[in-house]
Amino acid sequence: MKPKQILHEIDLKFTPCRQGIISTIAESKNALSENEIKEKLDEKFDRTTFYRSFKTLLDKNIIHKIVVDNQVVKYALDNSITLKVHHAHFYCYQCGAVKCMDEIPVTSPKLPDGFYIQETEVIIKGLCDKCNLK
Amino acid sequence: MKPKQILHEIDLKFTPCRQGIISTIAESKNALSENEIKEKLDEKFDRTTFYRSFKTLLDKNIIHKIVVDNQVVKYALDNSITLKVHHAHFYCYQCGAVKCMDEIPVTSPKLPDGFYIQETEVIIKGLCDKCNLK
DNA sequence: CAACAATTGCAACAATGTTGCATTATTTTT
DNA sequence: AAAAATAATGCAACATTGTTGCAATTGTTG
Repeated sequence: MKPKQILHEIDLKFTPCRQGIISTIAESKNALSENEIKEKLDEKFDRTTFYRSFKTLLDKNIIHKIVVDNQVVKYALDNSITLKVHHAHFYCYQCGAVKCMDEIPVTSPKLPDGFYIQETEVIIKGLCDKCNLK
Repeated sequence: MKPKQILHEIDLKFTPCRQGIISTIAESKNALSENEIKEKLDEKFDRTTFYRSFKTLLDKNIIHKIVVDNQVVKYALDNSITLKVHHAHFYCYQCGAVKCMDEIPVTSPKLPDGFYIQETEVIIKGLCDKCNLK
């Protein structure tokens, strides 16, 4: 689905920043940071605009946010898989790439009585295929 | 083991900030943030001092750091369990508590060929027993 | 207790998160 | 097709965490 359609369906205005974010992320294999997206866009946007665009798209479940440790914040498109089941994320220590591991479903373990689980997040850290084989 | 012994064993000076961090964390059931620790200490320390103390203690594997999303950074003591196997962390959306789930061992899933796994992090989010039963 | 090495506090700066407000752009209505 | 309604943008400002350099201070050892 194209950015314009996506935005229309969820009652959001079709603005250049949103459009840029969606199409940049859609084209990328890995999750991207604000700066990585910024670099790939021709048009310049204020930091606040990015911030609010991300927030809106997150709220509407168009994208999801992955935070590794802190200071590493990346965004990826949601899709039928990521919406249905939680999935793991991989973080490469060397190149900093963050990849959604759609093929790895995440199941929540049993917790002690009384705990209510809403979400389970799995972040696998190490070396990605490219960095590992160098 | 007492803070002084711990610090001695790893060739660190016995300073009030390190001592305070270790004993505050040791007394707490949950992982604590810098501010939570700060509040519980009588003596005041500069932010930089906390920062460097945490760093040193992290390096020496006395404590470990848990980051939930961002902006939520907590510290917990390492112990024989946490050092041997990775363990899951629980984050309560309501009270913000972070708890080490020592009883839940974390195993890394199989990744595609070429990926090298160094660490697997599991964060379970929801309501803790106290908040859930209210 | 003197001497050395390590730690501390301060100043300064970077990155991300966050809000209010006036301006501008998109969408809807006439 | 232009005006009105609605929402997004850019800017300024500030909070929090992370980070480094440097001079002053403290802990440790002989």
